[in-house]
This record gives sequence, structure tokens and C-alpha cells, in this order.
Amino acid sequence: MKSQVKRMPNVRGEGERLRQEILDAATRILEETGREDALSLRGVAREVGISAPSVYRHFKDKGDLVSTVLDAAYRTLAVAMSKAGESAAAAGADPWARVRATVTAYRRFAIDKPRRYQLMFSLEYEPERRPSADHPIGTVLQAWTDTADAYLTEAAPGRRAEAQDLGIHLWTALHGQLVLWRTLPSPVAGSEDVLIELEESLLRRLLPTPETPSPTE
Amino acid sequence: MKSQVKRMPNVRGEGERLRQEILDAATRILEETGREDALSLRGVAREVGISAPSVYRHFKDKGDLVSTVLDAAYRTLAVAMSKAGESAAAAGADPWARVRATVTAYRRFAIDKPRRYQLMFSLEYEPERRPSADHPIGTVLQAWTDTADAYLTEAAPGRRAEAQDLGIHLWTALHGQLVLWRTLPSPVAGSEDVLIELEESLLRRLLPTPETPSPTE
DNA sequence: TTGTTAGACTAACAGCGTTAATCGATGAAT
DNA sequence: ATTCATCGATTAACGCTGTTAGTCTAACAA
Repeated sequence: MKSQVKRMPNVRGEGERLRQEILDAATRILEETGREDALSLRGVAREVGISAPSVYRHFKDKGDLVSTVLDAAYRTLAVAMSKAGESAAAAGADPWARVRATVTAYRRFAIDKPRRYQLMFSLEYEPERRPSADHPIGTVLQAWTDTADAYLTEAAPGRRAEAQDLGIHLWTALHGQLVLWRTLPSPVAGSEDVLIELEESLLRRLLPTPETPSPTE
Repeated sequence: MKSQVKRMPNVRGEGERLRQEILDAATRILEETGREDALSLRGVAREVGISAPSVYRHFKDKGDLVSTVLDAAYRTLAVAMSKAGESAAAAGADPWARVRATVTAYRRFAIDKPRRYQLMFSLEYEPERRPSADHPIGTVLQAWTDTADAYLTEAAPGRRAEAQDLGIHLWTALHGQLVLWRTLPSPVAGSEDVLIELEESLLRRLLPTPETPSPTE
């Protein structure tokens, strides 16, 4: 029996490296296709250069692999939002501009890799298995309520109690725009300009206006 | 040499009926699971009592079967919205109440069969194959712009030009609420009351207020 | 030196979508 | 009355899938 171009087992303790390679391959495939059933363990294994059952050494099953990929994506999104808001604040932007920076970061995340975004929010409906408080999607919610709170603190300190409500409003409405925007028939929507316009007009309606209104009216 | 006159499709009776049976079974499975890959042609065939390849006599492939089911769902939704709006109008409801009736119909549709709703709007992202103008999802958009137009006509006739914009705003924002509402971690959201409250506060912000404001403020 | 185990493998099962080839019955054309 | 096309369905098969069971190999511990 001739030696094939087989991958030799990693030295002890380096098993984590293969895990990461599997994760990277799976991430790439999911970002390209946006469909969970387009990801096959055999395909991942083929790409990494191992055999399919070897994946089970690192992930419980296919669903576990997908979940791990998505968990990272939620955290990436939350970090991108926080960073955008903070660096806008550091640059001395006014509250409105800071919200805009965060929203833009969110939109970029969704539009740059639309299939990833689609996958992130096409969670199965499981009435009894609602995501627990520590589900990584909670980090995204936290980023939104933080954004809303930062805005209200500066623009309307008397209404800080509404921060969580406002955060949810912003998130859900923008999410709906992003999801339906490319589903709408061509003539009525489709260009990113249309989307940004929608987004702007939405923010104007949802954000309590500070005493010194922004020039966009 | 034969006459090329196409023979009328031999209505041997069974043909169309089987097609409908297949459609019914597929609809049921999709509404129960909400996942396209949970529908198997073999499963449908098993349920109907035929063999799997027989499905191909009536549907081009699995995707065609799913599309057919979803097309019907879009139309059902659009009809439900129209009916709700019209019967509210017939009952002499004010413009605001008519919008509320339509929105409630939409929410019911989404909540009664959440998996069906999820499936309807988890369309694959195909940048080049944007739904054409005659895609049945357009009937839903039409229902929303109709609703917006009817409202503006009575409540703010001077702004009828915004009808389509307003319709899109309503749709996207409500859709986002419905989708994320059950995804949010348990303590912050989950009950239908919370959803309705969100919905109401959204409508208040999005709908131009008529001269005689509704009593909900 | 022996035993244990991490890290990979091959083989196999059951299920999937889909295609090809076929069969029986019906109804029309000769 | 006989032939022929076609509708509605069949079985067989290909190549893919997720997953499990069992096995091999190399590295480490005793």
C-alpha cells in the first residue's frame, strides 16, 4: 500500500489547529452560499484535506458546526457596531452622527456579505427553545441598546428610560429594510441609494430630536 | 403525416387531482417545519401514496414545488390584508383604524403560522435574479401601498405622493419586528403584548397624523 | 516495555434529488 | 377492429448526503 497524500495527524495538542481550519472552510462556504444545506461535511472535509467523519472529533454534528460559525458572526457584528460608535464619539461627532455611524456599520455588515447576514437571521422557529440570555445574538441587541442609550443621554436625557425600547425599534426596523430591500421587485427598490434614503427617513422618525436638530430637515 | 393539432390534455380526472394532493401535502409539511430541506419529495410521495418520481409529472423539480406553495401563500397574505382593510372601511372605520385592521391581519398571518411566514421571506439572495415585477410577492407590496394610499387620501391628501414610500416603510419595519421578536432573548421580548405595543408605537411614528388626531395619544 | 489515548482513517447504512427506462391503460386514428 | 401515441404512474439506479461503528497509527505516561 503506497502512501497517499494523506494528512498526518497533528501532534498532540495541535488538534485545535484542524478545528480552526474546519471552521474557516465552513465559514467561507456559508458566506458564499448563504444556505445551510449547501454546506456539506464531506465538502468541508474535502477542502481541508481530511475525511468526513473526522469533523466529528471537533464538532458534535453539522448543526454544531453551523452554530459555531454563526456565533462568531454575531460577535463580529456587535464589535463592528461598538467600534463604529466609539470611534465616532472619539472624533467628537454629535449624538446623531454617532447613531448614523453605528447604523452604517450595521448596514455594511449586512450588505458586504449578504448571504452571511441572511443566514444569521433565518433561525429556525422553535417556540420552546427561544435563544437564552447568553445567546450571542444578545450581544447584538446589547450593541443597539447601548447606541440608543448613548444617544438619549446626550440628546434627551429625560428619556433615557426608553433606551431599550428605542434600541429594539431601531434594530427591527432597519433589519426589515435590509431584508426586504433586495426582495422587492426591481423597479421599486434595489439600488443602495434607495436603501440609504429609507434608512435616513426612518432614523428621522424614530430618534427623538435634540434641541438643536440636525440639518437633515 | 399527422395533424400537429395538440390534443387537449387528457383530463382523465386523476391528473390535476394528484397535483393538488401533492401540493397540499407539501404545504402541510412546509408549514409544520418551516424549512425547505425538511421537505423531501420522497416524503411527500409517501404521504400521497405514490412513488417519488411521479412528482416530476406535475412539478419540474423540488424547487418548483416549493415555489408553487409559496406563491399561493403570498397571494393569500395579500388577499387577507385587502379584505381586512376593505371590511374595516365598509364598517365606517376611520383611516387610522383601517390601517390598524390591515396591520393586524398581517400580524395574524405571520403569527398563526410562523414557520410558513419565515419560509416566505427567507428567499435566497440572488443579486442577478431579483424577483421580477410579476413575482407574487409584488401582490403583498401592492397591498401595502394600497393601504398607505387609502390612509393618505383621507388623512393627508396633500401627501399622497408618498404613498409608496410609506407603504414600504410600514412593511419593512413591521416585518423586522415580526422576525426579530421571537429571536430576541426571552426576558426582553416574547409575549405577543410586547409585539403589539412595539407595533403601535411604530405606527404612531410612521403615519402622518391627520388634522383630527386619533384618540390614541 | 506496556498501556492509553488523541487524531485520524475506512466501511457502511439509510435517506435524499434526480434521471432513465418501462409498463398499463386510455382514447384517438386508421 | 386494430394500431398507435400518450398520460400517469412504476422500478432501478447514480451519486450525493449525515452519521455511526470499528480500526489503525503515532505519541505520550507508567
